[in-house]
Amino acid sequence: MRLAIIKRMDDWIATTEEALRTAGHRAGGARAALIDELARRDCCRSAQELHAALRARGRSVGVATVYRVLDTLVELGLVQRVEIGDGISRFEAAVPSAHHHHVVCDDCGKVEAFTDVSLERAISVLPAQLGYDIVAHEVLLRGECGDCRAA
Amino acid sequence: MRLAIIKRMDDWIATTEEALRTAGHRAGGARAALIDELARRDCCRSAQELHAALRARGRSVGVATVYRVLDTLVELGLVQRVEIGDGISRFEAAVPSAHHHHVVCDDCGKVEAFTDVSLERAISVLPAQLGYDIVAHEVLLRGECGDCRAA
DNA sequence: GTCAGTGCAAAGCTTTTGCAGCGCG
DNA sequence: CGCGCTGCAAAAGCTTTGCACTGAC
Repeated sequence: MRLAIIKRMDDWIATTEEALRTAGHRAGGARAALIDELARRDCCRSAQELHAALRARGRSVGVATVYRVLDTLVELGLVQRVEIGDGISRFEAAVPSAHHHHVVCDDCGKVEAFTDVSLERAISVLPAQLGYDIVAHEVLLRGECGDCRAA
Repeated sequence: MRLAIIKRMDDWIATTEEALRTAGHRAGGARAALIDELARRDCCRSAQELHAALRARGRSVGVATVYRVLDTLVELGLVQRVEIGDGISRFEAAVPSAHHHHVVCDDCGKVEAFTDVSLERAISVLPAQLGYDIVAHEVLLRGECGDCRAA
């Protein structure tokens, strides 16, 4: 399974760089480093966290560049922006086969991912009903996790 | 129908003030004004918008108070915080009978509300599966609205 | 009379913008 | 060799905090 994930993220990196090229963007070291960083993360991270992670890895990138690159990737649908309600935007690679949603614990702040087929099915019929051309959707649950409830 | 809405919001105001009293909070003019303002709005508004609306109505309230009151109401589950992806928190009265979700147009920024029974049903089974005690949930769709698509 | 509620101003954070210089194509 | 990508620093919001004062109970 670990191999499958690695393969999946390599594909995402390739797809992403291809899409950027097609959209008329030039290659750049800072952007490549950020894309690589995004591919290493399993779940959403804030711009500041990504910036710090790159710095820790010895590949310092300007904060402005982190925001600019994330903006571009979100616009192209290659990265998903996630807001869990604390006023900070988080970002994660938009890998169709790894599509998921998030549940936040109000007590400890933990964020976990989950998937549900019925939920996706219910969402899939909404665009037609609303008359919108939906390109992304996000479901957020908040409550108390099992650990906090036990404590 | 208009009457039903007014009745519903009056109920929400009463429920809210009662809940605050029970939670040990004292009454206050600024808070009452903000609660009234929230009851007048049909959909989510930012703290700044609420602050400006109160000012426009001649009932000036400090910005800090707006944020503090909203925080309290969200914690008590009387107000729902909504994040549509622009980094600004929006707030709306949490009226169970008016429960809904939001769809945002990436082009014109328009925000619309919608409800869907199948969606709610799919969400209702998630808490048991996740082991969380879910107290709130939020669904956000983004895409292009009919008007923008036609243009 | 006590202490929560409130307003103002200052501070804190995340995010954006301006600008000069490097480097891809 | 032009123009986009980057970094740094400054600016721009949104939101929070500190503090003194008012007003509810």
